Amino acid sequence: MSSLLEFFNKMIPLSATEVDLVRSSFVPRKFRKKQTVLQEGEVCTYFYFVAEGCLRMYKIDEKGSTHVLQFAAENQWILDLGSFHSVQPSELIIDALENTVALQINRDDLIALYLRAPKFDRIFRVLLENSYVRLQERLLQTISSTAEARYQRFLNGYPQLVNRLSQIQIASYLGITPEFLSRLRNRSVISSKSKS
Amino acid sequence: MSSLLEFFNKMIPLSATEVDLVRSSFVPRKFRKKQTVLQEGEVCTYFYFVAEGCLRMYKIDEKGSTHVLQFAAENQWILDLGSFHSVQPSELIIDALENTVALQINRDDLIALYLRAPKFDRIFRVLLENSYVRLQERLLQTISSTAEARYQRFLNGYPQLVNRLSQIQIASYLGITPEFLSRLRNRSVISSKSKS
DNA sequence: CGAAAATTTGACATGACTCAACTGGAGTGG
DNA sequence: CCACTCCAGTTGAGTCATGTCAAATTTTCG
Repeated sequence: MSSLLEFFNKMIPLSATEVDLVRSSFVPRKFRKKQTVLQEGEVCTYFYFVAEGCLRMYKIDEKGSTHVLQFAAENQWILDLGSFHSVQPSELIIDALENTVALQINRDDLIALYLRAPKFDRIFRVLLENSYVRLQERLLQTISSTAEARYQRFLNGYPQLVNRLSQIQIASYLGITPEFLSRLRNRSVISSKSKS
Repeated sequence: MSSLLEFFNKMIPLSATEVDLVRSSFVPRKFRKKQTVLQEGEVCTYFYFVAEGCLRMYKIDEKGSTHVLQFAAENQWILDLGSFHSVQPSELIIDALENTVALQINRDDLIALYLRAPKFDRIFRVLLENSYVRLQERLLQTISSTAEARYQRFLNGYPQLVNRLSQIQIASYLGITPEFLSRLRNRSVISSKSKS
């Protein structure tokens, strides 16, 4: 719970009452590696803050390929926002890549939180602004750069995550096949060898 | 100004005071077709609501190709959110595809608006939530579908816009070349002819 | 009308995918 | 501790989707 309070406090300092509200609204929950957090077709009922471990959110298309929209490691948020707000079945899946501890809040409690402490309207607005900016950058990258550039950027942007993810995960985040990612890696190894 | 008030009222009804605040905070501004709204390297100082016409936001890459992140026609918002909030130079360009009337608010006035009427924290949070969901859907499409599927989806999703945009604009929104879009269109015409 | 821009078309190049085979751990059960 | 399986990763050959460049054609608009 402390990492969540720290997260909020870094954005906008909370009063004692607000700290208590957070403590009573969020519930810790454990997921084992490979466990499903949100199933396809289910409404996304919770907003999750990852305290430990790593979750991913992805879609499986008609052909059976998976496409990762987001990884969430420590101190990151994850949910299907569309499903959560519209209370409609999700097309996405969330599951655990590692044993994970998340803090969850459901929709009603979040709405109650907004009513009791409007500061959270602002906190979640700012949170969303930051996520929006990152998502927009990723989209721009995706439509404007080659797979190799996107991979390099991923390495630089998330160096800690890289060691924790298999190449299959990274490939499906970048929107390429694992085979092709393998070739990309080979290329860069060769080119950096030839430089030295 | 009325379309903006209508937009807010549809989300959350405003009090008379709040209506006055909106009237005094937003300033109408006209842009001629092709006029630049935000130049590369400039800080994005304003949040724009398009009342009439159409704006686009895009990036020009090293090779000189343009990549459209967003079109904004009537009743849509547009700005470089990252630049606006961090008060850093933008890498993006906003310009007018048609003669346009926008209502703009600058950062200080927006912050003042949030302070005077916290309802706007919520309004902009909800606005952002909707934009986030659409952006995420677009990213998913982009990493998971073929150019043809993305084009068909664009046609269905924005039927009114399609007639107002050149294929060059649509292609750079979809992340493909105009030449390839032309071939895609040809293909579908032929296949729909053969069906009839 | 005439110039500039948008669109189309052709020939060719390349990035990325597919499928199948192979390699090398990392568990797992005996 | 071994034998076995299973999955991630690699590699090769062939294919498909999309890009590039240049030229021809059509449309737009001053």
